[in-house]
Amino acid sequence: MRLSRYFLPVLRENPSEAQIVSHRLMLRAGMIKQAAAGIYSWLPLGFKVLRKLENIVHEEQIRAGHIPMLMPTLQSADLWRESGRYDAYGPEMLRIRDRHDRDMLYGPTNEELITDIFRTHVGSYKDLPLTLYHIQWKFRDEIRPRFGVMRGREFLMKDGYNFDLTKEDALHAYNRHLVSYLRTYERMGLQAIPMRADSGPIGGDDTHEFLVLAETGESEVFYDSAVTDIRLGEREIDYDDVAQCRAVMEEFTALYARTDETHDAALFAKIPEARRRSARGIEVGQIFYFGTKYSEPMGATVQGPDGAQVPVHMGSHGIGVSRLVGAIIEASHDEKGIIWPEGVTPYHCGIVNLKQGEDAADAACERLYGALVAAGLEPLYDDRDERAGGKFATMDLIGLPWRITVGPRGLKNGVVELTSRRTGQSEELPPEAAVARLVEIYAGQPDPAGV
RNA sequence: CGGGGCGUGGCGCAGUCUGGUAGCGCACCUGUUUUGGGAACAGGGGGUCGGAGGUUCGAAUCCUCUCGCCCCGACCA
Repeated sequence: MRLSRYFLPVLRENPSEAQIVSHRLMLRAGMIKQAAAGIYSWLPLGFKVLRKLENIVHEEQIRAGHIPMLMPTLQSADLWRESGRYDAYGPEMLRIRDRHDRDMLYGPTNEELITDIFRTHVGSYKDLPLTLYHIQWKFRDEIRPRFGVMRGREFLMKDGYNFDLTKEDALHAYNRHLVSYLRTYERMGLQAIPMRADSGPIGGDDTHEFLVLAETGESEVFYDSAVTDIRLGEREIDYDDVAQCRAVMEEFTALYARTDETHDAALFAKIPEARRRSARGIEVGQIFYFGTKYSEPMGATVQGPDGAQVPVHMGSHGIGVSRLVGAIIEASHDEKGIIWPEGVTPYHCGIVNLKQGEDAADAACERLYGALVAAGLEPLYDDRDERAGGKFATMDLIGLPWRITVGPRGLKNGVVELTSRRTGQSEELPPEAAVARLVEIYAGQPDPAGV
């Protein structure tokens, strides 16, 4: 993309409404514009990151054997009356009436809808196990939205639902989700720690929240510092391997890590003092096993091998996709702006032409641009007739992890400059070598393909 | 919802107390000179002051109502 043809309305000054860094930077980098309290338009740069996260989630869910679909944002109140949650959910649920005076709602979650789909079409144990998920906009009418997309009213969320014949099968689904979530967050350059959590309005027995440590997090968390040393890394996962998934789950949840809701001071005190940590965290996902809580009242049963109708065991799992954009920025920025992890960056690198309009510099940039595109990378070329300082400041603000600087001085020696946004380290090298380096860097960060 | 605050050009703000018909910085447009970390000078475009009603010869400024947004709290992915 050439910046002169793009739409990137960056702000030089901080909008007064933004209090926390991710909100400020998203506004300044031209990623979002507020449409109403807690509701945002996603401008091109923000949309690109959002789509990338969405696609990573899709890839990892499909890898785990889960099946993508799409349910509507608006739902009928009838299903919610059936599950008993129409009254239980409270004013957070946005209720709407249509022209025929029917009670509707903008879905805050989808257990009812999915259960209805399931009971209509699934009747046999032979159809199990089944895990369906979708990525869709949700609405929760927060009393007080704040922190930009981190705590908006409208938010994009992946939510999935597993249906299993037995509790053991459902617990494997739980573990499978835990592992797939770990992979998902690691690909996004985040460390999200699974913590024993409270089940809240969803209800259920087993539940873990995934928290990204950040000073601006809304939850207080307590953990054994050793948990932050555990990584999934490159290990091979077989999602059908019950023992392996359980082993990974146990590895990641054995050490003490809890939010304030479930914090147990006595247990916490047993951790060696040097490893006891309390901090703040941003919740970016949660998984539940809730047994037959919905299947029973809503009649989601299958016929077992013995001919008996049995309610299915279910779980649900969510990832706050739009919130993750903010969470990543909270975890990765400096005073100049955002620093995107390679796995989620909207463009792989920036090209800064220091002498726009000069034939040699223009031609070198065009060649470089072409070579990067040919190599399968997406560069953002700042071809505006701006001064160097302005171009650098924009690049720093929007946070592309790599920048290639092209100027007459370097070109005289046949080199360009490759700079890491994270470290600030620069290296002078021939253009072809810079392209080769970037190809190498991104070889370990394949672009997500989407559904 | 309780408490506090704010709505003046795209962004940040002054002007409101003490009514006289809108101003500054950034951004934007034109020109000249500049050009390796947010240039300088000159010229220029854009707002009727969140909305409605009222008081007044006259309202961004005063009064009433209303809408929106932000902060603290309870609530929450």
